[in-house]
Amino acid sequence: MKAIVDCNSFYAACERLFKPSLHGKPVVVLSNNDGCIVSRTDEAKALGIQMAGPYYQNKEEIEKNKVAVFSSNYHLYGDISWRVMETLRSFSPHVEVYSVDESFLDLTGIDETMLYEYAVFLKHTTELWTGIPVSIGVAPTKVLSKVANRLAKKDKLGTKGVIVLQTPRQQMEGLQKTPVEDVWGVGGASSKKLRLFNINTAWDLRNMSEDWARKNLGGVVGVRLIKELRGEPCIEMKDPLEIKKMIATTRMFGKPVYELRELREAVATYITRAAEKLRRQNCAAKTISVFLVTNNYSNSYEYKPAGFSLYTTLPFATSLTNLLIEHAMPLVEQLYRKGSKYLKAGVILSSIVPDDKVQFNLFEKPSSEHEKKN
DNA sequence: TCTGGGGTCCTAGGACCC
DNA sequence: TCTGGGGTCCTAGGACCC
Repeated sequence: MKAIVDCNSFYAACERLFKPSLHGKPVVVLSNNDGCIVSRTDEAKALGIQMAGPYYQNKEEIEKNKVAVFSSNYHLYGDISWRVMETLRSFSPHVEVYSVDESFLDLTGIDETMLYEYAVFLKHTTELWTGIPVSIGVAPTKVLSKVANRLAKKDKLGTKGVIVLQTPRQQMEGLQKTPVEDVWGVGGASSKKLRLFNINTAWDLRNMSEDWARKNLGGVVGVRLIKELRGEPCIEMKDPLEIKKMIATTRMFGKPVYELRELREAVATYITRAAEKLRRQNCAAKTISVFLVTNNYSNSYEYKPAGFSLYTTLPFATSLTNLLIEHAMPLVEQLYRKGSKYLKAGVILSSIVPDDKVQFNLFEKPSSEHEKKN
């Protein structure tokens, strides 16, 4: 059996940790440059404040209801996330950190008649040790545990924040209560298609054949999804030692940028951050891509961003900031068009290998560059 | 009218996730 | 005036090989 432990309104909960007076009050956290809302407490949700909604569209509602507003502080969230994950590791030798606020736990070996009690104990301990409220879903597969977790979150009072989908009957009832678009792995494109087939709930989807899924739901991905919904594990726990295959640092600018000099500075800063992340996992990268996003419309409702990117392959993988910047700068210069209005830039390091596997190339070849326009 | 038959590796792009 | 910032996996198709 597997559990997923998910922190409730994580960023907002982190902010609330240090402001006990905000308990029971609506809180939202804003993205970089305070552009949009990335976390809301239940009280803020109840006011109709939308997730990922632009801040300015919700501003009136926020001010009227005296919602506490925070700019995001990713260092703080990373720190608290680490504490939560360490707590979970004291419960299971196999914890897969799935995102900053979620982890899967392998519950193999736990008494199967005591799973609910175990999960409740896990929840209470985590909340006691870290101050962050969590919801827990337990089931034989990852997809089913996500279904359970969602139901636990939706009805925190009724479920006490824990749901176990163990018996066929529990699984059927859970799936029947879950709209198909809320299944982990079903996104916008698939849910539209599924609705056309009159597949409306997770239960409907579970009852489709594997052949049907292979044809209509992205091949092996669809087959895996259906099997997982039936309780047959196909998405295994990941090795916690796995390294990242791609490291990105990207930002919206606070205000539009027009000058090459500013773009160069921004990209150099992003490379510096990305190289730090790279060295933290003791790796080096061989490919650097740089992208710029423009919006050349002068009035605001013509928001039609266009992305331009270039990449270069280094003669050998490196994690040296200077070297990476040196290779990235020509890309910025080639992408730059005088007079364009830039909204965002980013860098992506890929072809990542562990430091000890770096292949040195004695005869340095000229790097190749390719341009792509979206 | 026809134009081999496999393989492997790489990349771009789509779909999805939080 | 104005809309995060990260990631993963899979597939199709092209290049190249024998």
